[in-house]
Amino acid sequence: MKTTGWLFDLYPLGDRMVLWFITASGQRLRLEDDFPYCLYLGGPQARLQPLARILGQKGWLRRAYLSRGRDLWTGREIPVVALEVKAYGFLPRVRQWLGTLPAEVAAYNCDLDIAAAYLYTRGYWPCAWYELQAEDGRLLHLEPMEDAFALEFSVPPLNTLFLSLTRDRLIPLGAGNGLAVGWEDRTLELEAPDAPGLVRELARWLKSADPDLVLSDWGDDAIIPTVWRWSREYGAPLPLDREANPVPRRFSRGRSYFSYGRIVYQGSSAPFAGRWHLDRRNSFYYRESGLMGLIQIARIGQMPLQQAARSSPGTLITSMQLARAVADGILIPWRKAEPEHFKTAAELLTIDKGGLTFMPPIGLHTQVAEVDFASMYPTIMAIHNISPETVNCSCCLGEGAKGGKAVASSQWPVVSTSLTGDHCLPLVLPSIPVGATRRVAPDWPSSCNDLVPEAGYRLCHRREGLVPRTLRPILALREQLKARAKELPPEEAAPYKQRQTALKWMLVTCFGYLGYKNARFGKIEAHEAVTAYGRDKLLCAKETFEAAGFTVLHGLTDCLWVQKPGWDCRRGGPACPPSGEQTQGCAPTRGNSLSLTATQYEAELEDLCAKVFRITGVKLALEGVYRWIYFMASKQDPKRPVATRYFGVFEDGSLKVRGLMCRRRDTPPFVRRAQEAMLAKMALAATPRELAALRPSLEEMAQGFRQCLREGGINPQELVITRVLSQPLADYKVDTPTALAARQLEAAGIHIQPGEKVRYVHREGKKGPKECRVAAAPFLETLDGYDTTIYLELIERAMAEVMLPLREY
DNA sequence: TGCCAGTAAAG
DNA sequence: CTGCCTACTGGCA
Repeated sequence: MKTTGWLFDLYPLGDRMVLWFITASGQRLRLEDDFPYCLYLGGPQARLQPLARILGQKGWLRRAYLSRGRDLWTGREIPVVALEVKAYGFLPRVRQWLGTLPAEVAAYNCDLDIAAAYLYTRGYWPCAWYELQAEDGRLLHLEPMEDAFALEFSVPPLNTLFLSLTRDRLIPLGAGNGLAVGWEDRTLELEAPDAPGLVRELARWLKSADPDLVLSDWGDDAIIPTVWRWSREYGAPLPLDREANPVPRRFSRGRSYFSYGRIVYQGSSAPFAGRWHLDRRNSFYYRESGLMGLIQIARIGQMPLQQAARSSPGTLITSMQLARAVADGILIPWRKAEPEHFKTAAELLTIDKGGLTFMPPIGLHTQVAEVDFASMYPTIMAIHNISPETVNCSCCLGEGAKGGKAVASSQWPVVSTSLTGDHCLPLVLPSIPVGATRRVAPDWPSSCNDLVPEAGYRLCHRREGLVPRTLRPILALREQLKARAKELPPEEAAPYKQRQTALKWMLVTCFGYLGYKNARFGKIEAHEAVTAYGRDKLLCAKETFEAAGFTVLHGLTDCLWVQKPGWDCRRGGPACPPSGEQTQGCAPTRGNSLSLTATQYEAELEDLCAKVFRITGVKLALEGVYRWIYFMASKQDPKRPVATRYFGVFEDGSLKVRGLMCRRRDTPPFVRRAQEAMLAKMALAATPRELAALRPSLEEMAQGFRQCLREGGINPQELVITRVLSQPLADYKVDTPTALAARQLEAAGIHIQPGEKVRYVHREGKKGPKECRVAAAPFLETLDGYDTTIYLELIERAMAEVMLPLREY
């Protein structure tokens, strides 16, 4: 049988993979494909043969044979023994045994996810169209009809069943909470007298609808584990899977883990076999980028979609790197091999600095433009060939600087950290086959490309690293998606935006992962190299703008706020407000710059952006010109500016707000909306004078909000504060509202894990008994009132923040 | 007033 | 796939 099909779902079963296709004619097709899991052993030849024999005798192997693979760190081909495991069920035992091997024997490719390993080695990816050939339910041949990184792709229509709870997810199903299903624009609560009845009702829906996609809210953590337990307890069959054979279903507990210095909670997962279950509330990527974003990352990450949905960006980018490695014949180390090189305290001070910041002048400013580097860190990794194995690589050792010190040699001069001159053109490495030895062309301006600024690390010029090879196609596709979204009308642009957003998160995380001690493809020196180049490039941008007569007001990692006094903003009013604090940014205009029009201003900015791009190799884009922008002072020391709190209005009337209360997730909705309403009003002002003129009406608005709070009668939901439990409840030393609320839930039998959200309303003053201070959601129905004082304080603070620019005129 | 614990933002 | 750095608040000595 020959047909075309869309690879929908796949999972391991016994010793083979099961693949589900949706064919062009709409058929749901289940096929099996024989796939032995293969891992490798490297080390002294004499050791390997006997080891393979021992494994063979244990009956865990299908076969073992000599092979070759490439070492990640050296790029050299090495001999290995390939071991094909008889059935997937033996893998845990094999891994355990491998862990007992002496250090001279290295195990490779032994901890990959089975479905992912299948996709990597076969060169397939999910959610794509294939020409396929099959017989008796066995896959004979599969030929992709499109590219994984294609700009356009099509998705067959998916039968979708919605599943949700009728009340708060913390209320257990069956104990006051109901189950609702949605199908074809209708939603109804399932009526059943008892648990087995509910299971039968749900089973009936699954059977009759036979959905491809079950889209749920809290399905992973709350709904599916419960209904599945009932199904087993009462012997009521529940066809969650399309797979007819028994599929192991274990509901792992959710995990709490750290990411970017903050704790996050990933709930347990409940995937189905042969159809998709997506829990919207338990999927980072669904939340951030919707179904199209998910499909995008499943494709390029070569990971089954249900897994991709529940993965962190870190897992996804790692999967892409693994796929790249397998495609390039690189052996995947089991545990991270390279320790961080020793650094002196002085070196740490100069190197490990992160992003560069220029502090803004406090107060209101006009004629300010913001320029941002696009995907700065990933682009740096791509164009400078930064990868764990390319920083201070052994293959180029002796050709330049040594071991992290900028040692000058006749061949590789140390360059100044300033990039303003034209001595350093950006260089995009040609795609070098990994491992291929390639001599550097003599005309490469290699000095700055191979020596990391400040740190002086060497970068490989023989091999293109795994990370750049992985990033390059993502960067290219994201660029295309962004461009496509821009040229389309909004309603058609949405899928491209979603896909673009999904890629953004992979790119961002890729940088973070370079710095993680335990990341498989991490190396702290590579991380430092990226930030060092980043500082260099931001500095270059600053100097370029200053050389053109601009003042740089503010800078943050990859953004710059610049100003050229004198542009007449054609709305009257002085070019800049007369305020003592700001004379630095608003020096008296000299010469003829008053004749500058807005268009000329933008054109000049674009010109300079293009120039910075030519020098640095990273695209600098004009984010916009502000009608006005306000940089906030520290609350602790009003004379000191803070880098991350500002707000302003662009020429097109749109707002940009950072760091204010309305941006915080622990601000109650009522306060957030109040502040947003004030800001929306302020966005109408084109000049500081107009802004000042808004004062009476803004005061009136603020008064209205206060009044509203005093009168009471606000929906408690509007006053809910959402916070993340930062540690196990028992570890709390202070009775913060968060801890008090979590304890109330604990008392009601609801256990909150670190990283999970806690929601509460302030109920009684801070001095009252601790048990009464807050009321935890979802138990707000009985709430008799709220602490007016606390909420008035919050609203006061929110109002004060946005009223600051009015005091300037 | 200074210090600590707890929490969150922007990049 | 596992602990940036800085700002801010609230409570306590």
